[in-house]
Amino acid sequence: MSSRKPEAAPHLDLERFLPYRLSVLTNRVSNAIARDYNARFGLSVAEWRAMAVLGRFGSASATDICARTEMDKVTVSRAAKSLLSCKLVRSRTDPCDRRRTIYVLTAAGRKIHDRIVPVALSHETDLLDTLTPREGEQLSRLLDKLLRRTGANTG
Amino acid sequence: MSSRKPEAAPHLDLERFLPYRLSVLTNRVSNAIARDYNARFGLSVAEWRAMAVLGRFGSASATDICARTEMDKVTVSRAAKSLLSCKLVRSRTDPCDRRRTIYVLTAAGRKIHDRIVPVALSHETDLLDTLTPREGEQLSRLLDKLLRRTGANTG
DNA sequence: GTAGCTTCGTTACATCTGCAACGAATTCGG
DNA sequence: CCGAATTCGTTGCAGATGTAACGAAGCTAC
Repeated sequence: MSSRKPEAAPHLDLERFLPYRLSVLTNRVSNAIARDYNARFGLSVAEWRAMAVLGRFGSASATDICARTEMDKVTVSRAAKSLLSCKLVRSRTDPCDRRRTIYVLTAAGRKIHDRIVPVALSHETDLLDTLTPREGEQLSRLLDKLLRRTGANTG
Repeated sequence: MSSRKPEAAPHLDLERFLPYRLSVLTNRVSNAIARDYNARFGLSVAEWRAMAVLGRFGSASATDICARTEMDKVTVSRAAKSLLSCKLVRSRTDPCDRRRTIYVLTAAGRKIHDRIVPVALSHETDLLDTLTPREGEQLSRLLDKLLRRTGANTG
């Protein structure tokens, strides 16, 4: 009998394929959230993420926001531009390093921020409501593990 | 003492936020895979997904491919166009319903398909190698549960 | 049969996204 | 100090993606 096993039964069921399912799930969740933020606050996800960082840390440079959000610097730059034009954030040049721009929420920005946070959390809750508490913890743990592994990029 | 609890400590830690982590993980995985397919085979993920459906089911209309891949009909249309121009698929009008176009892999398409499948599976394996077998099953189960819940869209 | 609605797939347009190149500012080496 | 290399953030360009509008074909109901 041949000892040569065929390299692979060249068969792949998309519906069972993990990266595919991950992608579909994320698209559904992200789109739903993006539409909601946009409809309620006129914000993109990138803009909201930048605001979340500022809400959390008070102030941050564009580079800081990149690091905290894993967004591209171009994306951050454009989000910041848009937030400035809505007057939700204010910026000043970092006196210590004049290449840097430091962003802060304006009062209006803080207000919007505080209104979005519960909305964001409710989206998370929607997701978790599908699962038992135990499953929710599992999901969180698995995500952390996979994120740690996929490191900065490439996976 | 006030019995009025503030509606929410308006605080959100992006790094712990589930939809965010999901999004980051999926972007990493999808980008890595997209680059790989593109570098090795010159294919986009959309093109590959369409080929996967054809590889699995033999033939399919654009609408079928939409349903099987959850991709927009525009995306499918463009992927098909590109695959036609590479001669990886062939098309004919469905004689039973002349609005429909039926696609099939060409011999060349089948060959590429059979070469990609193991590559795709190895990406899945990379992901699973981070986890114990038990965790892999948990992940799969959680994804299914969440996908079922998020239904067609909106989450 | 034919008017009217629906479905299939394409194209036009707008948006988002990332890479590459750039000017400005800083840091490093001598 | 002064030139080279690096970092910060912007802009230009190309690719991907979705919505809206469309022509073509089919189906429904009279």
